[in-house]
Amino acid sequence: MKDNILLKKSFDTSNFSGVEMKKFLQKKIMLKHLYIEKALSTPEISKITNLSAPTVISLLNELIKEQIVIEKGTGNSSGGRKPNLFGLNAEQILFLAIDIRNYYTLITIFDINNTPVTEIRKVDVRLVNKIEVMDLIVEESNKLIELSGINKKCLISVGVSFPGLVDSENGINYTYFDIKGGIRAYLEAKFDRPIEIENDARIRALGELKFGLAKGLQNVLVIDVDWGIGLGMILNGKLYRGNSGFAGEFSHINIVEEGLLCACGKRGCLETVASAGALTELAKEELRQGKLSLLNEMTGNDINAVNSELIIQAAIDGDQFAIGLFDKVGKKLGKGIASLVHLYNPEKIIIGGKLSRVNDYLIAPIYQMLNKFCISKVREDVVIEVSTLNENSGIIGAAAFVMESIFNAEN
Amino acid sequence: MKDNILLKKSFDTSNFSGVEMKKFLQKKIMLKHLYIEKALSTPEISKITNLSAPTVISLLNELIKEQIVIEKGTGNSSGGRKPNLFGLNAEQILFLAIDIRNYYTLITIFDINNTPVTEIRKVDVRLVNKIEVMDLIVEESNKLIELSGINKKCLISVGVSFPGLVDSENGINYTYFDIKGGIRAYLEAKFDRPIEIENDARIRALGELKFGLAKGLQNVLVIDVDWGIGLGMILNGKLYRGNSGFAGEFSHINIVEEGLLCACGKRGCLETVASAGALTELAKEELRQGKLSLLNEMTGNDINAVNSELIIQAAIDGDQFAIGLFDKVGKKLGKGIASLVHLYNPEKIIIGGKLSRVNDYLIAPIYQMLNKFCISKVREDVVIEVSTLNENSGIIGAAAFVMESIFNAEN
DNA sequence: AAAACTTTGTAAATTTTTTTACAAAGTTTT
DNA sequence: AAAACTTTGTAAAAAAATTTACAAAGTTTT
Repeated sequence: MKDNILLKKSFDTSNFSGVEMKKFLQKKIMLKHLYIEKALSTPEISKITNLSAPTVISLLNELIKEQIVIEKGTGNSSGGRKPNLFGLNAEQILFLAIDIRNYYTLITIFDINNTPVTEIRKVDVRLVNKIEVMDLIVEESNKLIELSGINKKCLISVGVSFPGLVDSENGINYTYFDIKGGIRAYLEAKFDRPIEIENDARIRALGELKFGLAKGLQNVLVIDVDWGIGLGMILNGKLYRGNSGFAGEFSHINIVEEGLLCACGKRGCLETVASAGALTELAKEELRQGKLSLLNEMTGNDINAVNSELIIQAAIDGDQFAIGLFDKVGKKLGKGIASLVHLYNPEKIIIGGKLSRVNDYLIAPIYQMLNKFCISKVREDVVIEVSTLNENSGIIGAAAFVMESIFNAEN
Repeated sequence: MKDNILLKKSFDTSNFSGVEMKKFLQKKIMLKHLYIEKALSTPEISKITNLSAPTVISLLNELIKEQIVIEKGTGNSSGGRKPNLFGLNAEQILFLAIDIRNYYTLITIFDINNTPVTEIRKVDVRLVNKIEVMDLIVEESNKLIELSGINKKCLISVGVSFPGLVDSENGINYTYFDIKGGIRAYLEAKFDRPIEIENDARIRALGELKFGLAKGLQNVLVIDVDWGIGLGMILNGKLYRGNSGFAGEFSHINIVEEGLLCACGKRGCLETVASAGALTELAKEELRQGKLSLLNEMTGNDINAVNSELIIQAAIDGDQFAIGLFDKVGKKLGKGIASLVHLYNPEKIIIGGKLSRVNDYLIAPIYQMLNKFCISKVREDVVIEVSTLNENSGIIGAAAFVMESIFNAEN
């Protein structure tokens, strides 16, 4: 597997001759399309690449000899001989995907078709800013690799998703594990593999783009409403990172003049009025004022036991008080989203995260605010949907991210 | 000039053979780089295109025969024979650029190097939503073409910049001239040429990207503070339009809860507190309250005669009252910009438009607000500068836009 | 079910492109 | 100022890619 054309770091093109470079680039393009389309026929590749059928076949034969491409049976024809299909050799090219979340971490191994080839390992570890946490995750990853029985040489890259201000290009997470040389270099040494790191909100946006409700779309905002509010952006069909990879800090834009103190140190951030934390605080406050709710029964009248999980459950069970809370939080969020709609003119906004589980109770007030605050022409352009990707969106996205970085590499 | 390779609309590639298509694409890439770099040597083109020197020379000779490329003398060498340089044949490829503004319209003809080949014609026409306005502009454009004495066949396209909700792709301005079939089709019939239309804020952003302070940068916001607040965005090195070309409606995001009524029909838009209009209203209000200012002398104590031009002049002349007004308006604007910095993580923000003429009096309060409301890591990433492009940024941008649409065309 | 039409696959001929080799035109070093 | 080195430009040889022609394998029509 060494000298695998997909391994950009170990693949040196600097002393390639003209023809070699040309072939290399042609193969890269072919592999990219084989990745996207899963299986393609010779004539299809010929059309995509503007190469003649004999050239395509000779390149494919080389890739088959290199064990990167395999035959995938025959496809359908609209009146003529059925074509042979070719695709990537899934078993030979594997990725480790790690999704580090606040209260647990998910680890699994994907093949090149983004199909998991092992169980999804859940590690119960609280995310705190200590390198020991990362060491534990590496250890658990290695255990998974051992258990899986895969050929280690086939594992060609690792993708990591975590919260924080992540500079993906330079491999630094400024919020967690901000060690000298950057966390990516640290992990590359530990795993002896190229590593790709990215912020969790952007990873989820990429997951939606590749496998979720944003598939095939160009301009989509993916908003994750949990303890914070994450924003991942697909603009012009590509993930948007900003200059240093800090774009999408929707959670900390100022919404309330001289408002509550936020975890970030500033006052009146959106997060203080429209997140799981804000929802819980609002619930406690109103319950203390004597409002009636299913929550009273659920907690045995212990107001301090109220948490976002319980509020979500109460709303789903039809509790008017809980639904009212979502209305209030949704309206605050909706006002913020109205600004996003004006700035980005997106075709779709996907809402994910814990709070989105109540579905329409959150979406309806958002729509109300869009109607109130948006220019109608721009408002009419956008659809709001609740993410259909489940808990695993993070690791799916992390794997997609590794693939992206391999197939979109200029090199 | 018919069948000019650059004329995407009249150039039909549908029945090209494999080689013809290949050559066509290779030529397009070469022309694109010749446009960007102005002049290139054979070895340089060879490196860029991954084609061998003999191939490059043979393609260049074909383009020279087609009168699209010309020799441009010899370049320098770092120790060896001096290369022949090649470039686009500027005289043969001309564009009409039209910048429609609220109180006047600018028209000129550019060559392919974005150098004007005629005077810049100023037409005093107030922009109102009547097609007669556009007819007048077309008439004036034709006069300019006649007077210039250029070969009409060399004029291959027209670029139009105007305010409004512009869907560039479909050729519609929903705010002005929203006639059946779209204003682009209307103009294409009138001029008998392919037309490109775009919103003025985005045109200016493109102007900054190609010829201004955003040159070579990837993520830049261009904010124009005039009667409204225009926002043009360069994201990932490309102009961002949004789904239907409505992105950048910064002017109408809600800033003040139940604030003043805006021209758009909504309340509390940014425009109502941070624009030339807001500045003037604020000045009048405070003067009525008896505040002292140079403006009293300038207007002979006629408060109703106060306008933004006078306030700008007073500030430049050192009037503390006027400077104070810019501080207030700048802070409102700065708070809005702080949100943009969080969302986009840009490397530069360029402020243009009338109000930017006071330079630091507007920029300083913006910086203050960024320091107050931004996460420091994101704040440190961004520089705010005042545009150096003069009044002509609109037509320069319009010409650049036409070039962009030609050289970035997939076709 | 045979005939007519489509599409894919492949070998040979043709064309295009690259490579090689070397001459031409400079620059730098000694 | 000559020698040594670099880079560009070009013709001929070699290699690669496309085109052409046709066989193979289907589908649709009659």
